[in-house]
Amino acid sequence: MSVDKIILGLLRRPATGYELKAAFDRTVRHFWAAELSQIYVTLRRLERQGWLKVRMGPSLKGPARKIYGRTPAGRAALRAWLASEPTFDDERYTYLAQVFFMAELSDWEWSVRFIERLRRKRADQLSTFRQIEKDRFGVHGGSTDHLSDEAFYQYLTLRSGIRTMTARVKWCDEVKGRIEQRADWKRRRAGNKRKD
Amino acid sequence: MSVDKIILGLLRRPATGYELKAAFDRTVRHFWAAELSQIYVTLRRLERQGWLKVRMGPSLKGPARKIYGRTPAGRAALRAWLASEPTFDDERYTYLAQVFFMAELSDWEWSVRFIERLRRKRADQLSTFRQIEKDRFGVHGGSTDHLSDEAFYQYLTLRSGIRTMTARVKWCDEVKGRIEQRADWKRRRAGNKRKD
DNA sequence: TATTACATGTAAGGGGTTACATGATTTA
DNA sequence: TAAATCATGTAACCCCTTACATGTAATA
Repeated sequence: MSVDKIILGLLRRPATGYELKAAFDRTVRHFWAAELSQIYVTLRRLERQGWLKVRMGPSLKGPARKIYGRTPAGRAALRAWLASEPTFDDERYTYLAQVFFMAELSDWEWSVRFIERLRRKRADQLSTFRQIEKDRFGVHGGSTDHLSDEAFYQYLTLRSGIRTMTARVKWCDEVKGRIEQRADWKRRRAGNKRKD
Repeated sequence: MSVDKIILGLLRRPATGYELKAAFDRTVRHFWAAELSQIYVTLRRLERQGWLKVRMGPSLKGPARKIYGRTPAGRAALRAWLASEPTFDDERYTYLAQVFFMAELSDWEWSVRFIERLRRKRADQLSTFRQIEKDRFGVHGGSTDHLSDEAFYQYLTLRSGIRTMTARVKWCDEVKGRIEQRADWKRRRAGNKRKD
């Protein structure tokens, strides 16, 4: 259960569930999303399991805050996970399934528009990543000497996002070209046939 | 529910659940996996829903085969989905979470070994994809004129796999370089401090 | 005055996996 | 004789999302 380990990882300093949600969105969201409800449920489970301990704290508005911190057992579990083999999840891409069966529509114009929307989305995500690279990590030329070890590893995962997103944008360009070329070719062939 | 649409898409010609499992593994697995148990449950649901119809068929070994085919309503549902906006799922990568928190171990050697294993896995997947490009699609130089429209779109999704996998292998190389460089730099700095 | 931010939770349900049950035929 | 292939299914469970419930304080 990776969400367990991510929560343990984020709790290098104690925090509340609410704060953890913000941390998810600020830091790991590009490869792992979590909803508040899931975070609260997981925190209680990890506490019962002995990986987290709670202490109550006051809040300015709303109910009392439950501040969670790692226990030694929690830290050990995190370290064991980090020292274990890299884990691969199987990936699911709905839009690729749509492309896969797109011949069913026999509509080249729609295919092109579909890819254009895909490209717009991916290009947006890419520019968000590039912005984070500058703003949060202050990396422009490529040097990472100014980063702490923590920030260094975090930056590496952002580089993954940047590289795969770049590949996806290029894929959209390749695919758009291929579809347009094929549509053209089909149209010309249809025209020739009419002349025969 | 994308698995519904993928099953509808694969059922251009009627097939049994067992055959569909093989089709998943042969064709869409690189972006969508499904287990037999899930396929059987889904087929029954789609039938009750009126998107599929069944007829029984004999089998050489084992129980009678249930051969599923699309109804007009099923075909319409598939086409409506293909004509709708591209759908994006949020992605989860456990191994990136491991990298993200890797500083916790302060062990540069392990980090390098971790990335090497990642790279091996990704390089394997990439070469599998390249093999399929040659074997199933017969694409060597890049031309796709010999493919049917169906095969053409299927090929495009494989191109996505090839491009993102290539990006991931390159990311591994970048990361390995960065880690080694940083480890070196830290070691030298530690050495200098001892001399001071 | 309405919305947003803070703060914690429960409940229902969707989508998926793993394990189990059954059983015939072919192949090693 | 054991394992793989063909063939269909059920049940338990896991992970996660959406919707709901509750309530205060600051802000627009």
